Amino acid sequence: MRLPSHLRLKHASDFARVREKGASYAGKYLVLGVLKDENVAEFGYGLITGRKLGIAVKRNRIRRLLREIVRAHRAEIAPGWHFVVIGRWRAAGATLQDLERDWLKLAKRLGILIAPTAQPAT
RNA sequence: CGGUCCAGCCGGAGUGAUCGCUGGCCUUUGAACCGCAAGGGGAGAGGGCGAGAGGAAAGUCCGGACACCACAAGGCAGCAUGCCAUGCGCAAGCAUGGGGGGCUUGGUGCAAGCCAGGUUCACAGACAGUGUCACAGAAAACAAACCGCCUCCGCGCAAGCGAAGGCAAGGGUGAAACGGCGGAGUAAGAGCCCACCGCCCCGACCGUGAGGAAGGGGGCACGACAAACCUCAUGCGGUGCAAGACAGAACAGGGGAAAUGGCCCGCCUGGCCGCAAGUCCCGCCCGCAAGGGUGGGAUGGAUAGCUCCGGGUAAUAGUCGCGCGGCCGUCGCAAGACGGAGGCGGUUCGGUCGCUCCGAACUGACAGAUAAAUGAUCACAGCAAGGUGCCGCGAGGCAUUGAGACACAGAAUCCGGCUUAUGAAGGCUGGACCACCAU
RNA sequence: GCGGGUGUAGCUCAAUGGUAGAGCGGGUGCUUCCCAAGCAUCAUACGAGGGUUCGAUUCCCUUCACCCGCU
Repeated sequence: MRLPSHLRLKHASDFARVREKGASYAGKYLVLGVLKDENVAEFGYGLITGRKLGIAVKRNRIRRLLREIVRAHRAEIAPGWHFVVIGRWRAAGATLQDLERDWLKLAKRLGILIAPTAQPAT
């Protein structure tokens, strides 16, 4: 499963629109903000890793892990959504599994997955 | 001889497979759009090949390249640097060696001190000037005398008190007290005198130089701080890739200010040497007073500013504010550096420097993102805290096991330095220690 | 990326190189039948490390943290 760069949100206006008009929910490590937008064919994602997460190396690592999570679940994400993933300060010491579990919980709760509440997992 | 540990410096983090990310080249396909058509066009997608973070990429503490702005020249102000030699460098700075000072260890000496080793130093100048040196203490920078010491006189039986004079040895304070130890000398003392040492001045001679120094003179007067102001020498125009260039989009191609004037030139080298503040002096008024008001004079007049005036600039323009809109794309941006030869320009006519052209060879290098590319998973290996066993007199070592953990840290115009961070293995230097042997 | 600034008590701020203060807050005691107010008293700090100096919050260097501005 690939993850081309044209799916990324790149303009401050996109982030501002999700922030002001969309819904959001906070987990332990992440905050997920979403906005329905029927004009996009697939979806658009943005990542925010602020200074609270630490030095540049740590911020880069968190961003790469988050991108890997989005890539792994690309097929499950319903089309027509803009969403922004924001790392909270606790994410600085988290593993990929921690972040993935947190992200799935938030994504189900906000309903951007294809089969939101069908399978109760294991 | 055998073996450990510590510190500093260098070093710069294993291999493979699968999936994924960002550029480059090749290739296949090919949307919008133009065209009657042929065709043009190339967004996007697939495949292949190859490349893809550092020694500090970090902090932004210095310097340079480069870009724009300003600019006659010089001075002032401001900032930076500061022992010497050599080498490298455009510079900042770095390396090696040397000189001098501080601290410390050892030797020597009664001591003061001297010598040697180690270590460290932002190490120009305190005989240009100004300033500071709290507390304590008699006295803190030029001399002086608190407790004291001594002589003589007076009073007193005496202890002692008072007056005159001499002295600076001892005590005490302090970070620092105007040479040190010993002797001679004296009423007591004193470089007053003497030996040794220190200090100051001159200094043959030695050294490229910083500087060293035989010897002579002085009886000693000369404190510290310049990372206080400052003085001397040398250097420096300002802003920074968010520099800057191009192409677009959007909004309101909007409004305000301007000749007794607007804006710019850090200040001066133009003028009246024009004002204000501040300081000092004098008069008057108010007030119990502290003080306040006012007039005149002197200083000050720059380190804030104002004014006259000088220079520059100006109407579909320019300048300075306000408001509004945008904040996207391309370039800058990564293939450039050095050396040699020829030509031209300039020159202090030697070299160097600038520009252009031609030719040849060698070396090194070859990330270029922009909400910002290096990641994920699996397997194997390595180091190692800990556990167990064994070996060794001992410091300790070896074997095995080993869940988890795997240094500091991420390019953002580029380069050079500085500083800071840093658990791999490995290497270099220095120090300490253990065991044995010999003395 | 570039440029600038600030760190003093729990909070807000002072302080010529010479013992670190003020206000609010906190603790204890007194006062009151109790509380408030008041009075007395106590504790608490120069971001960190070096250097210069007899002596550093102050001067110099390095470092850490925080804040602001610039398309």
